[in-house]
Amino acid sequence: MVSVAGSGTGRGSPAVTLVQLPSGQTVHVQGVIQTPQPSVIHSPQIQTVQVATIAETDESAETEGVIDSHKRREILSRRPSYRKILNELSSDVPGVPKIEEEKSEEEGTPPNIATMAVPTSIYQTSTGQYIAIAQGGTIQISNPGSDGVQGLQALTMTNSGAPPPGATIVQYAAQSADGTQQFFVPGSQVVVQDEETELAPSHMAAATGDMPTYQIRAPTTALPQGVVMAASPGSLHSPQQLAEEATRKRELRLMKNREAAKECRRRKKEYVKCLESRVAVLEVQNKKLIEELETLKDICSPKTD
DNA sequence: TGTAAACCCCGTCATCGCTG
DNA sequence: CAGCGATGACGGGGTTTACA
Repeated sequence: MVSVAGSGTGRGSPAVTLVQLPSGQTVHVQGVIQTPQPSVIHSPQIQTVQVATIAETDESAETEGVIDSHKRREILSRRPSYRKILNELSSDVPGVPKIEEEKSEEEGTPPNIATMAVPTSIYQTSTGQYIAIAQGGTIQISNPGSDGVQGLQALTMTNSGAPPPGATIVQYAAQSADGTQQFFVPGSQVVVQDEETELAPSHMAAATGDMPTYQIRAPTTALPQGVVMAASPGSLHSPQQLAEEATRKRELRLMKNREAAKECRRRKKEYVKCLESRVAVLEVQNKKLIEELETLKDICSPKTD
């Protein structure tokens, strides 16, 4: 349950109350009486509206398949997004934090990367390390297991400008035959994970602890297994190339959706946390209002003993 | 200690809604 | 209207927990 500590209630001035949530989280509650607030629990009415709108606009919805689709939609119709709900909440209540439209670097993302320049791409290697490629070609490699900036390495590529036509595009890391990890970056270069740290070239940041080191090389021979390289659209002719392009697009879409799902779940957790905090706050408010009501009752109708 | 249930996390698919 | 991001749903795999 929720425990309340340090509640110094004074009439007229808003008192700060610490609310201890079941999860151990502490919430600061300021003031008892606030303006009426919308319920944090959204009824499923919105879903009905959505379905009705769809049914109205679709005039050719007579076939069974479409009807089935509508039924399914009715079942699966979704609530408004967490971000919208939370932002609506936060616009009404100053205490509720907003989920930012762009990156909110609170949790879920690699902590090491969050402190650096905003990367344009973040990739995760098969060993769980993160590689962020920022604007201007800076490569940041971080180990999620290490904390702080200890696990962070920054690399700067010398010729990291716009890739030439038909150049390679980063797809994902892969394990090469010799056990090292390779990472392809724009400009037909390869970031290769060394097995021995002493082999790190001078243009790389020094490896710390047991962090692996990486080299930027020109791609040598054949691509490692599993790496799909992008070709310029104009060079696609054969069905095999078309198939490869389709596969590449699919891999890219899956990768993006994977990241989107992670981010979505992070936001959902944040949203649930926010709702829990709000419940705790409202419970405290409710309790205080009841107490206040009892006090007023006592004042207005004193007992005659 | 084995096992089933509950729970959590993740990847993928389908779909919606927005935007250029 | 195509492309893309967001998100609900689903299923698989790992972990935890209660119980015989």
